[in-house]
Amino acid sequence: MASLTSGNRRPVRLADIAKAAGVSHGTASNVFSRPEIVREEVRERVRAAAEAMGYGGPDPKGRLLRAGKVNAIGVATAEPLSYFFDDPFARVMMAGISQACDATGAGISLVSAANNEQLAWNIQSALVDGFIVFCIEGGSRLVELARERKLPFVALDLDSEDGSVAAIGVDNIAGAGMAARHLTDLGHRRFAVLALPFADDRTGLVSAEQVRAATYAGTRDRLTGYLRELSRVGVDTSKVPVYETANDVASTKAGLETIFASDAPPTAILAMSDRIALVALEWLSARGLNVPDDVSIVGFDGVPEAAVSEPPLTTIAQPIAEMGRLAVRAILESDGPVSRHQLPVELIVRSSSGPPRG
Amino acid sequence: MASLTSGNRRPVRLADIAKAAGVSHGTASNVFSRPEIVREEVRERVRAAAEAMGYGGPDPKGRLLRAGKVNAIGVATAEPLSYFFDDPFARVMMAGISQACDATGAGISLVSAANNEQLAWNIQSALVDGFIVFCIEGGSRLVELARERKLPFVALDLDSEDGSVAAIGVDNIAGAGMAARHLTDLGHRRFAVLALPFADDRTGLVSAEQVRAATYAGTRDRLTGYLRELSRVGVDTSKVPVYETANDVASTKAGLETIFASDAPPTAILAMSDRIALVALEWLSARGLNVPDDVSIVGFDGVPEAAVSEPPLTTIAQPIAEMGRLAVRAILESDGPVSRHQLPVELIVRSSSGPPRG
DNA sequence: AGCAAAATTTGAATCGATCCAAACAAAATG
DNA sequence: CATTTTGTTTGGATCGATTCAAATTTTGCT
Repeated sequence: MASLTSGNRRPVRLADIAKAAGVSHGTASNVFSRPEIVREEVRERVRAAAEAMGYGGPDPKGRLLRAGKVNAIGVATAEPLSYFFDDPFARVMMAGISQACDATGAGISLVSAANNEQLAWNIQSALVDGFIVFCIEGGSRLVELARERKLPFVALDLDSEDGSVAAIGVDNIAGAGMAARHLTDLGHRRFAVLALPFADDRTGLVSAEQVRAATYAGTRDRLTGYLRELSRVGVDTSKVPVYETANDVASTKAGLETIFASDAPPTAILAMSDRIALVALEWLSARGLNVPDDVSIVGFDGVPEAAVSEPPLTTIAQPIAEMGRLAVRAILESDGPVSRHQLPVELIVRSSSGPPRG
Repeated sequence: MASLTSGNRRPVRLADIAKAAGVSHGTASNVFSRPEIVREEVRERVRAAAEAMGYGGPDPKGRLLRAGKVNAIGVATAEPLSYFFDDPFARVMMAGISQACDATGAGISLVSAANNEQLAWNIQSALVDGFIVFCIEGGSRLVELARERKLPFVALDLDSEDGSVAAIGVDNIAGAGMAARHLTDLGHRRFAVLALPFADDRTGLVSAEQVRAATYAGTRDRLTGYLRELSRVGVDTSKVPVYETANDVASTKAGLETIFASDAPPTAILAMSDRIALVALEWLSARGLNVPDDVSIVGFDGVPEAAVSEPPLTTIAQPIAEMGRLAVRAILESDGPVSRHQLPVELIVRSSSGPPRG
């Protein structure tokens, strides 16, 4: 039926319908972008030609080059793409980002990749006006890549010393301090820390040197916050086991095995993420240990899942969605000097923490 | 410091560094895209110039026009952007889409909008190689918009009669039949249906005419599947209340109020989505009705949440992630004739369904 | 050195639009 | 009728790259 113009495999261009309608390409362009300035008769003629030739409207590829602005922001991470839809923290963050994008009519491009080369290429070739970078793991490399694009970008949850990158984060030291303080107030004196990565691709008990050499300043800050508070009440922090996890199930369980192999197991666990804490909750219950009677546990992040776990998790809540919103605004209104926001956190006491037995 | 070349507001182009390095732009281009074919000495000279002038690498905007392919697929919906991260069904679907995109190195662009004009524009100007369209609500308009772009696109979960659009869906009639059959087998004879939208922006009890005039064929098919099975065991289907919800909390609760205001309330509810069923579960429990003893309920979709609800939900599971993967493949390998896939569904019996009391 | 083969480099053409100053036409005004 | 004014249309320039045939330089070989 519609094969009048078919056979010609090449897609129709604006110039084609201009010729068909007997007008200049300038006029043809106007028919689509500012129809009100072209005479009705001509307008209809051009539209009819477009219809007849199966023209799908001005190709944004062409428009883009001229316009310069893509009207989309890229959200990048070193995790696979599904991270955005699976991870609770990421999802709340994305909800905030979505909101801000919706409000301004900007689109979202998800940028990510399994392997490193692909990631570099994806970032280099992403059609976006700026990047929001998720600095969970492989953060430093991501930031480097994003910086090379010379586009505005904001690092999320990064506590980089590098003042030249815009970043939005929370006061990790204060937050961690609040978590520790909550537990010491309850009377705990035997602790263990389940940490986020200090550096890439490593898990296990960490030494003081390794902490000092941490790639991830955020992890180090949380630890600092914990230990500072613990030593305030006289705990020998050199005896507190700090197990570095990869923020996943396997390494967290391994950490718990290690920690509870001790003669004097902790009565309280400081987990640097809710994800870790949630895994710990499950592991402890499977082990027959009661939370909070045998072991108290405090998470970090404040993801929705923490509110409905068994038992509900005491945690340090970050204003995750707000951070997302702020990030979008920082990109879109990227004008002034590099902006570095530090947002407040909040201790949310639920049922995973209580006084130690006896 | 780095202000040697600053002051010049205009971004650096490839041509600029070509001139600075004293080579043609052809050679400059090769330095970035096929470095192996340019003499080392020249290559370094160009790279140095790029570095010095703060060049961020070839702008994808330019490359795109020449290359033609964006290497990204657009996922469109008429809901706000946050839908992709909030809705359980969407999330599982996106996980499937992500997987397939990761495997081929394609990116994902989220296309959506609050209001209709914005949506049209967003679809018209999306930089993508094809669309995956979520036909939840406002589906017909979305499909129309996508079709106008003349790009490959696949409609998800759409049971359109229109054979000209590629679609991936499930056998709604068979699935609904399985749900109804499960309940009739348990002995139920008094039913109510909590339906998805038959048309846009309407909720309430629906009449037979309204069903016949349904915009959404999928909804109609599910109802057909339900009723066909019910009449098979002698239920007077004209007496079965069918309440059209907007697949949200408010309209579902309104539907339940209506249904349970009856003298002879149903002993079994057929819900066209797990989301509806989950809301119903909560409503019934708040009402003091026991599920499944007082009321049985069967959902549709098979979202992860349905497995952990209280009680766990009996449902008709769709291969959601698989549908997402299939959709991506259909876009990327869009060659042959319009493909229409119909995937099988599966009855998953959990604890929300049981024999009626007495 | 002389010549063919191989390795580099060049520069024009192209991708698909938008923009804008100038040209032109039609209508309004003196 | 000449002159503005207003409304349309035109075509060249531009956005920022890639590509490729042709030109040029280098290298290899006798």
